[in-house]
Amino acid sequence: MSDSQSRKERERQRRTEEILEAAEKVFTEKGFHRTTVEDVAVQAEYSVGTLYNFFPSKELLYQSMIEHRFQRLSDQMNALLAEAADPMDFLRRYIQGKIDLCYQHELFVKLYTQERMGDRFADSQLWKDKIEDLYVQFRRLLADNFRRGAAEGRFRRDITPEDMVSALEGLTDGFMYDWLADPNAFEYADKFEVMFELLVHGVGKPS
Amino acid sequence: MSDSQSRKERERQRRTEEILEAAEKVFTEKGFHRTTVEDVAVQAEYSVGTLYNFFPSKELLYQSMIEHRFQRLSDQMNALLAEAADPMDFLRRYIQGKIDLCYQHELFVKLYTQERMGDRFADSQLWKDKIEDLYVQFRRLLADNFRRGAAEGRFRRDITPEDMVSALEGLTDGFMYDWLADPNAFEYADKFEVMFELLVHGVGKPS
Amino acid sequence: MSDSQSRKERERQRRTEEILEAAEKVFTEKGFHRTTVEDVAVQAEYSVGTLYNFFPSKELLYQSMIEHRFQRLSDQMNALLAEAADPMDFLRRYIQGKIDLCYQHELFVKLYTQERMGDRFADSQLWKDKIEDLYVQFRRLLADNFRRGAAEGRFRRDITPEDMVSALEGLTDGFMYDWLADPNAFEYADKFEVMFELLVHGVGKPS
Amino acid sequence: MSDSQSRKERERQRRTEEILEAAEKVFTEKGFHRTTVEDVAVQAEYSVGTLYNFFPSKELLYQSMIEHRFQRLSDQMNALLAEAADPMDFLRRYIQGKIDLCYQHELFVKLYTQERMGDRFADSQLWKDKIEDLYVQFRRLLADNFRRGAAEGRFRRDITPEDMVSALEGLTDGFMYDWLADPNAFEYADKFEVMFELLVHGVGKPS
DNA sequence: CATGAATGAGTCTTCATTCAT
DNA sequence: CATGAATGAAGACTCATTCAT
Repeated sequence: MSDSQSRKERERQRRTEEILEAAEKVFTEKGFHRTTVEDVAVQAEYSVGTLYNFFPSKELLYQSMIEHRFQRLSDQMNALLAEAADPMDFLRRYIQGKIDLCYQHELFVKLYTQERMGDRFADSQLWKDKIEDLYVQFRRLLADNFRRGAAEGRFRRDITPEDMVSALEGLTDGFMYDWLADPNAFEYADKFEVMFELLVHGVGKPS
Repeated sequence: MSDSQSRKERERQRRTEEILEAAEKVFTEKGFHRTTVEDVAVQAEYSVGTLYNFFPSKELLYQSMIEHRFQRLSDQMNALLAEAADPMDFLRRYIQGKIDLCYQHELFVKLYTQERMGDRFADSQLWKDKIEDLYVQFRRLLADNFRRGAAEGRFRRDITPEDMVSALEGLTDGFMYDWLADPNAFEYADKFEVMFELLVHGVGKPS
Repeated sequence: MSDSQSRKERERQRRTEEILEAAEKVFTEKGFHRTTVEDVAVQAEYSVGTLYNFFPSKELLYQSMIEHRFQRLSDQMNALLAEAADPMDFLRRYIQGKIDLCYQHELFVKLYTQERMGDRFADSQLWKDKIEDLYVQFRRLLADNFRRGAAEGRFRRDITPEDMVSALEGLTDGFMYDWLADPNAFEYADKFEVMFELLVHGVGKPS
Repeated sequence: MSDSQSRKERERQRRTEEILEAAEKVFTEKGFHRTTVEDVAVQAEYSVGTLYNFFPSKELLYQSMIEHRFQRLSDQMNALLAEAADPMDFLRRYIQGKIDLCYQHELFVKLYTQERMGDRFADSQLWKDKIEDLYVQFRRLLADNFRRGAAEGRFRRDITPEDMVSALEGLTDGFMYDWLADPNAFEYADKFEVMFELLVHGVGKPS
């Protein structure tokens, strides 16, 4: 009985994820509004009705998809960072991790960026908060690393760790956007050293 | 006759701009899809039909609006930078200019950021190119400044000017996004020194 | 200016009524749920979109249609009763008026009866109240007639005028329903004398 | 074997009635269209599929439910009337029975009234006939009573028994509708004497 | 027979665009 | 050119019915 129950649950879980995968594919390719529920259904190889058995609305499907992928990427990154030897290594791992993630989930990253800016669902502050929380939590991790590094004398003390996080995120995002805007212009992966260098030492000529 | 013609032209130009202003207001507030053509018409105090006498479609109206504002901001920034005394002053002016611009056109900046990421009009590569061109042209200006500064011994020579532009843009955008995401969290204007410092010297402890 | 305004208004009024007529035709024939908005549109020879320019939803169109017809029938009946010479004449006019009305608006009468019973729009108590008010107001008129008649010694005094109204309405409705259920079984119009007799003297053998 | 067969049959009968009870509850509360098959299933504590093992469609389930309850009420009333001592007593019993029935099955009575008016299932004339037959058969019983009463000198002879039935039904229905429309306005049960009086002697002042 | 997930046809509603005045 | 009513294609969502387990 418990076995059969658990099998059903697992089955449902599997289908939920199939739908989320399909949703990610079409939503990231065409955006929320240009994607119809039927597009998702076709991609998922389920009927429209079935989608509605899993998600009560197009909007919630979309949000769930973003949450789902975000959570996974977050977990992946956390696992990577957990093994960092020291603050500098942490930084290298993060930058490299972001590069990898960007290659693997290019379209999702674009979508997420838009979503973070937009007020697509102005009435759904709850959801924005949820997503924002995940991100804030993540930045806290980065800030802690800068704080530790500063204590160890590796980073400056006249700049707050939070500002350093903004710099780190901004800088890596800047290169990322350039790459996303035209992936053929250059290889994002080749920018690893440049990003690290600029973040740590800046553009100024060392005196 | 030529006078009357010109007066007509000027009149038409005036109306075009009125409509573009109205479009900017509603599009930036509600986004492209949640804004109806009638919303724009009401805001512009013209009828729907009249809007179509000036712009052949909602999409082109939207695009024109973005171009229009982008061009103005670009002009404004160019004027500001033209008076720069030297590469470092140029950098300061740019960062401060971006801050000011962000305060004056918060919503537009958000919209533009989304638009740059999104492929809202995947079929309209022409438009994307046009906008991208304006931006590329702008980045060339920034790159030239870094090149000049490097020649003058103010900036590093082991990093390409183009990469420095990415760093500059990314770093300032990073703080900007943080502020746009929650304008009450801090004052963007207060970050001037931090951004400048981080860009020039990085997060690393000077040895 | 005032003329043109008024012409537009009249034009709009005319169209509104056209749509209401069309709505009455299809709604009374097929019922609310089996009628699609397109059915109404086709009948009205307007497009679906145009219907929505006049009425914000199928539900409100339906309700407006009922109100509209009800109001007209009410006016008609009031005009008829206004000329009554005395309470007995009033009674005769009312019964005859109801017969006529039933012949002219058979389907509407059926629909109204259903609607009075049903809670089709449970959330729209407002509307039910509005319709009920019109009817209550009408019953008051009937009650007043019985009161007057009782004072003049034509009607019993041991029964309240309100109960007499219930009897009048019930009795005429009873025959009406029988006729509506199967209009071929007999002629409703032929029942005038019987209804009047039964109402005034009852089924009991006069002693 | 015949026993086991019969047990199975009885079991099936029991379930059928359980489902009909559940159907009555939800259909009378929400109406045919606003009730989903799942609503009935939940109420009946069976699955949707099982419902379809007993009734081939929602429509037939609905019709069966009405027939089922109608038959029971009919039986109940017949039992009551069978014991009538004379035509006048019969009349009293009938009116009182209708009052009681109305209190016990208020919602069903409302539904039945609507159904009798509406052509919900215009294509299912068969069903309408079936229901109508039950009712017609019932009216015949009432007519017979009036006929007998007239022969005994209790009722008028210048009015057909059938018309008296219409009067009886209409009059009692009239008060019933008023009560159903707003059960708090008065007590239907209190109207027994008034209804009887009006039916027998009418509203006119006895001369 | 019992189950309930899957199906997809059917509806209401929106809104960009047109065009007669 | 200005107007705004008319249009109808398109899309989100529902729910009666089926069928594999």
